[in-house]
Amino acid sequence: MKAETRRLTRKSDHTRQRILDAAASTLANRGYAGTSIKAIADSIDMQDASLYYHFESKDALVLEVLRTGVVLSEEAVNAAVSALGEQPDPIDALRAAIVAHAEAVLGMGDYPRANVRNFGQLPQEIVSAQMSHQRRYGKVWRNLIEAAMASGRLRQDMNTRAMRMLILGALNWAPEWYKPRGELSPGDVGRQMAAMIIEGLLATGAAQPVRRQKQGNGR
Amino acid sequence: MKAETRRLTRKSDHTRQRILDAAASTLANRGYAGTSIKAIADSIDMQDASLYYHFESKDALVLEVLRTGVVLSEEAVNAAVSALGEQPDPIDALRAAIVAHAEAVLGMGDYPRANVRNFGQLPQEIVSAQMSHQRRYGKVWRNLIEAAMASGRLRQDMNTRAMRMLILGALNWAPEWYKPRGELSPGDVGRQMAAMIIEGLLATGAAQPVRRQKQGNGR
DNA sequence: GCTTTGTTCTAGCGTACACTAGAAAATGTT
DNA sequence: AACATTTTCTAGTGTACGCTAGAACAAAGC
Repeated sequence: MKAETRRLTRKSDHTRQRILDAAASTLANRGYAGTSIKAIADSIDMQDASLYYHFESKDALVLEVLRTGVVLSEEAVNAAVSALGEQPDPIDALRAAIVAHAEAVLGMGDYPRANVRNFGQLPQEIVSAQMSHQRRYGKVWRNLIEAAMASGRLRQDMNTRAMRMLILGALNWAPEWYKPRGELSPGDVGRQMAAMIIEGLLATGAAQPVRRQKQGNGR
Repeated sequence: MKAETRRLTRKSDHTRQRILDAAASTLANRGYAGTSIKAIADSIDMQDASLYYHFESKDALVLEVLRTGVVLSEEAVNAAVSALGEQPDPIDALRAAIVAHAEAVLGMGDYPRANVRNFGQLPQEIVSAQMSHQRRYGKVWRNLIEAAMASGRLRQDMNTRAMRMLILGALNWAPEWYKPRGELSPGDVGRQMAAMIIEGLLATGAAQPVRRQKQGNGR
């Protein structure tokens, strides 16, 4: 049966999910070009050809993984900010967003990581197909930072784009060095990052220690 | 003639350099697995087989590109810090290092960029062959940050590893969004980043505007 | 001019890739 | 039990990869 025709969800959605998980894992660890259909199929004890029953091409599969990655991050950030109530302090909102993004990228499994680690190395066609989601998530951050800037609480001598990129760069790099077995939970890393980014590295009287918290379970 | 035997440098070193440049470019733009010998050869109007006269394997070529990338960054940072004199203020040294690394990664061509963008997606054998250079450069930063920390000028409630990773993450992400034709030079970006990282994003009376300077020529 | 040495070429090997065709096996449904 | 549907398999296609062998061309010394 053609994948196009199949609309009523069936038991095979479970297999589909296993394929997506395996694809996210190899994408996050080996990169786009280093990810082969055969490797994905092998890791879930399947023949590579069988995979084409569930996805019409490698790129379609990859795209769904990447899309999921952005969506997960976006939802995590939105939820964290919403949890602060109707009119949150813009700096509190920014801080919450930073922690949420760090937790997504470090603790929510391979999807957000696959996204971050393949950024800039994808074939043009995939990039453009993915653009709209990427842009929407970018807008979330643009709004957060511009709100904080407009409130006068952020320094006015930097442009907001540089600020946004500083934040996302520092956080998106975290998967390169973060060790899940270490002493810091993803949330701990997020809170440390937020403190350093917002208040700076310099010692001041105002700086307060960041509490370490118990680690939640990752996806 | 075997590459091993050839020790007296010849005219072909020019070709060798062109190959390295081409390899750095495709590595920076397409990633390790997306970089083929044929694509490199094509971009300099050569047959792929001819390339093996100059390099014994793809991995040997890639390794030399990556090594060059680290060395260029390291030299730039060391030079910038040394230029401050014998006993520089540790915060000034940190600031100078940040600017130098930004300039390397954004303005010194494809080598440092190739390094940064393939980090974490390389086959294990290449990673371990590259490890020693990476470690040495890491040590430069560790020393800078620990000196600043020991001076008491940095906040004592964060660990130095998180600080180092914040800095390098923010800077290494810059190639993903920086547009060379834009209004900011690599040095401008570096100075903005340094100011935000060191002093933080919050508005304070102490924050001073960062002067924009004329852009030097890249590599 | 001839030989030696250095550099690039043509041709091809074996392997891995994304993907297809169609047979076989499960899995319902009646 | 018989049938229809869904899922996975075996077997293969064409193409691109890294790399090798050895001929062809180029440059330099004598």
